[in-house]
Amino acid sequence: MEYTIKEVSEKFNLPPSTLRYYEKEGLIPSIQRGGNGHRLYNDTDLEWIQIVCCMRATGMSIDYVKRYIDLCLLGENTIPERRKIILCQKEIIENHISEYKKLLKVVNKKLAYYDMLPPVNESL
Amino acid sequence: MEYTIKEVSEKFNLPPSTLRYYEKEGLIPSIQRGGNGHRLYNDTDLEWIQIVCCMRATGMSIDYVKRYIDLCLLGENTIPERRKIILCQKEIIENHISEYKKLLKVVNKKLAYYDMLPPVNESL
DNA sequence: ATATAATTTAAAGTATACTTTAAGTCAAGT
DNA sequence: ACTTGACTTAAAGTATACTTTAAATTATAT
Repeated sequence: MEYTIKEVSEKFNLPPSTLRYYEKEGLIPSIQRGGNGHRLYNDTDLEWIQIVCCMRATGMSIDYVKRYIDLCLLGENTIPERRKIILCQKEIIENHISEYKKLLKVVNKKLAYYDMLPPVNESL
Repeated sequence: MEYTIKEVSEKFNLPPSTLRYYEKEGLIPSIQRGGNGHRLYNDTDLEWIQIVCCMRATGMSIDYVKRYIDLCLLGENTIPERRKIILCQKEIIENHISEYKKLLKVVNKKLAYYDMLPPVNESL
């Protein structure tokens, strides 16, 4: 299957400008073009984009995502290093989760406090 | 107790410039000054900073934190609105957590894939 | 055929959140 | 007395990640 930039844009909820930007920055390999010069994304491209989105969603910087992508393009020898990056990313996600759980406690405490207060007479 | 900007900076792991910036933006109420014009933070100030840090850590924008702080300064009547903000913040945190859990699955899958591969002969 | 919509590029612009700089004041140590 | 270090300010600078613009080409619909 092949997809236009707009279709991909809608699929990943990313504006076309961002897709072009990611490609320019080397986060997505160079996309094939139709006879008209328009980009034509294939299913492999979509998988790349999926990975990039996942990494970005964990807060990985563009530069760091690029480093990972570059390793992928360098072949099998880089697998141990790639594994390290993913392991490190896993830790980051786990830390995020435990940090957010802490924040949830703070927020719940705050809510409990507000709920404890007598209702405010809004008309006064 | 009173604290210098450096002490507060170390306590919250925020550079002094950021503390001044937060104050300038109205995220922290105006801090008292010693006879020399230097800031002197008290325990109430530290509590504010704690709340600001918590909100920032959940990804709340400076502007949005300011809105909450402003409501606090407006008195009791704003409690229902403040409660709404905190409730909304709670949802955001919960969404973050479930999003991160999804990402964790993706990462674990990736790791399982790497672990399945035969070890790379690094010398070749 | 012609208007509208989608794509292309490179380059400039924007938003957010700080950080750095420069120039000055103030207090403490030698 | 003088240097060092901590603090002050306003203003400019920086980093990151896009987004917008402008000018051109191509595709689609009437």
